[in-house]
Amino acid sequence: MTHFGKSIRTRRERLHLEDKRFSLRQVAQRIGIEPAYLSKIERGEVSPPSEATTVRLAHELGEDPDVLLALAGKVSGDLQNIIRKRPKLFAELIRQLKEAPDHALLHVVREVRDGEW
Amino acid sequence: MTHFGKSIRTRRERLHLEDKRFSLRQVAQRIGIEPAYLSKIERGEVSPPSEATTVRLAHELGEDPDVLLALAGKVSGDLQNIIRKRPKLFAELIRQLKEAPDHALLHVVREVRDGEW
DNA sequence: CAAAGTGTGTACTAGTTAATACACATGACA
DNA sequence: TGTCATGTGTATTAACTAGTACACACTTTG
Repeated sequence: MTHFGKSIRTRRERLHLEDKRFSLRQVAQRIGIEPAYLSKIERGEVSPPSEATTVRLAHELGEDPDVLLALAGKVSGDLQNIIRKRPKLFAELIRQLKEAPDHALLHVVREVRDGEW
Repeated sequence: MTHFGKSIRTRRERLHLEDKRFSLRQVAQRIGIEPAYLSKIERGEVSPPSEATTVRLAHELGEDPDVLLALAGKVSGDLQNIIRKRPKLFAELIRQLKEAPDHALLHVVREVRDGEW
């Protein structure tokens, strides 16, 4: 679908230039999947892997898990759990923030972090 | 898992008292699934149905789709799409709001609705 | 009483997810 | 030169998702 595979291949190859431990095979072994599978993932021959595997891959490559999950077309399960506990409030909030510019989101984030309610 | 089935059975039976069009069979037909399947859903014999079916059921029973999806252990795809477009910002915001009390969430919702940033 | 409507038990299934296992050709390297 | 590591092609799979199809027994209802 998107360029999930391309993105991690690029990232891995960059790391590989400076550190031979970032060969496809070695990365695959460290995150616990078959090399052939990682190869297919990177070339987009198969759909992105499960959430758990994507997160391990993100850590391995020093990427933000939420960003990589987004590229994989997913939303992290723990965020979903938070939403599921108060679906009306979160649904309304998120839909309202759909069109808001980034700086507005940041503003809200900061307000919540600093604010006392 | 949760009481998804119980919840919709209760809801449907209440509606059925006043309107015979809310028999299991007729509801199943209107939302486009087999009666036997709805029966199993209501008794929790199978896991909750797909998002699309859950949403049709919510509309049929006059329930909030987001709430029913939450009971089904899911988060609506359109909310996920919004999050996926700006994963870092939304992930941080949602995790920060995890522990916030309801009135704080409402406060933010209102601020975003009324405010100009 | 017959016809229609009700809920449910049993059996089955096409499609998807998330992978594994093995073989192979190529390149590095000591 | 041999051996080791590398990336990839092909074949296969167990578990899960999201249902359908049909038969059955019971209850209204006309």
